[in-house]
Amino acid sequence: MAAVDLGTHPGHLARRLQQAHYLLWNTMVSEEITSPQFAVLNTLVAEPGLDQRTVGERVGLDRSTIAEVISRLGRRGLLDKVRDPQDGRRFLLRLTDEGLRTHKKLTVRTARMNQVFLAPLSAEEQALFFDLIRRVADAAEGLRNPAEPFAAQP
Amino acid sequence: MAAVDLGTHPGHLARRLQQAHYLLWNTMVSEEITSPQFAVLNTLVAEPGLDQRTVGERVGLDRSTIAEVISRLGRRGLLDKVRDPQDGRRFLLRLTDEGLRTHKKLTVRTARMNQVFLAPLSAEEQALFFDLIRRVADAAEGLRNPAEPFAAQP
DNA sequence: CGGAAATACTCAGTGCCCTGACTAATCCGG
DNA sequence: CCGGATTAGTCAGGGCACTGAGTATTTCCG
Repeated sequence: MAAVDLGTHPGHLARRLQQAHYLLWNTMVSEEITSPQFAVLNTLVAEPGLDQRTVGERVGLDRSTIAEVISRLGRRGLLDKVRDPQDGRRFLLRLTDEGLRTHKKLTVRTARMNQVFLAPLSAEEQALFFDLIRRVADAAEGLRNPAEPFAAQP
Repeated sequence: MAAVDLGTHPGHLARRLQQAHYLLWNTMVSEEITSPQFAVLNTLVAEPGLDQRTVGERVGLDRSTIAEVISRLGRRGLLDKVRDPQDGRRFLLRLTDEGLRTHKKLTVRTARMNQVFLAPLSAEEQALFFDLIRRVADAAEGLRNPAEPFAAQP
C-alpha cells in the first residue's frame, strides 16, 4: 500500500486542468478550431509573415506539431504558405480574409469562455493563478533551454 | 490588429504547463512509462481489482483513452486483465509483480521530479498553486457532469 | 570558391485525448 | 420471463505532442 495522492502531483493537476479547458472550449468556443489553432491565428494577426518555426516558438509547439497545425489551418483556407524568396528554407505564413474573420469571431467567444473558466476564483486569485503557473512553466522550460547565460566562452 | 495576449489565457498556460511537465518527466522519471500510465499503476496499487471504467474515472480519462493506456500497460506485462465472473461486461485489473516493482521505483523518482518542478515556488505558494488549479479544474469538470443535485425528482 | 556546419522543414513512429457509432452483457419493469 | 434501457468495452476517426532520422537550402570559414 505505497500509493500516492495524485492530488499533490502538479503534472496530474496540469493534465486535468487542460482537459477541463479542452471540454469547455469545445462547447463554448468552437468544435472546428482548437485552442492551439487559435493561438497560431492570433500570433499571425499580431505578426503577419512569420515563418513556421517562429510561430511554433511563439505558441510553444515543436517543429513537427506546428507543421501539422499549420497544414490543417491551410486546408481550411485560413492561412497561406509561401516560400520566402530571400531564404528558400522558410515558409512565410499569412492569414487569409477568412482567417482574419475567424480569429475575430473566436476572440469574442474565447473571452467569454475564460470568464466562465476562471469564475471560481476572485480577481486577486486569478492574478495569482496566472503568476504561479507562468513561473512554474517558465522555469521548467528554462531547464531544457540552457538559455545561454552571460556569454558562451569558447 | 486585434491580437490578444495569450499569457492571459488559462488554456494556453495550462497547455504550456503540461508540456513542460511532460518534458521534465521524460528526463527525470522515465522514457518508458508516462505520467498517465503511472497514474493508472498508482490507482491499482491503492485499489487492486478495479474495472477499467472506474480506473478511468479515478485518473480522469474517458473510456477510449483508458482502454489504450491499459492495453499498453498490459503489453509491457505490468498488469493483468481478467473478465469479472460476476459481470461479464467488466474487466478486472490487477498489477503484476513487475507492475508493483515499477510503481515503487517511479514513486521515488516522481517525488524528486515534483520538487524540481515546484522549486520556483515557496511552500505557501505551492499550496496555493494546488488549491487554485484544483478549484478551477473541479468547477470546469462540474459544468459537464450535472453532479446530480439534492435528489432527482422523477 | 568549396565543403562543413547550421537551419527550416518533412516524415515515420509512439502516445495521449476526445467523440460517435457499435457490440455484448446485465438489469429492470411489466 | 422477456424485451427495452442501461452499462462496459471496442473501434474508427480527428487532433495534439514529442523524438529521431532524413532532405534541401543557406551560411560560414579556410
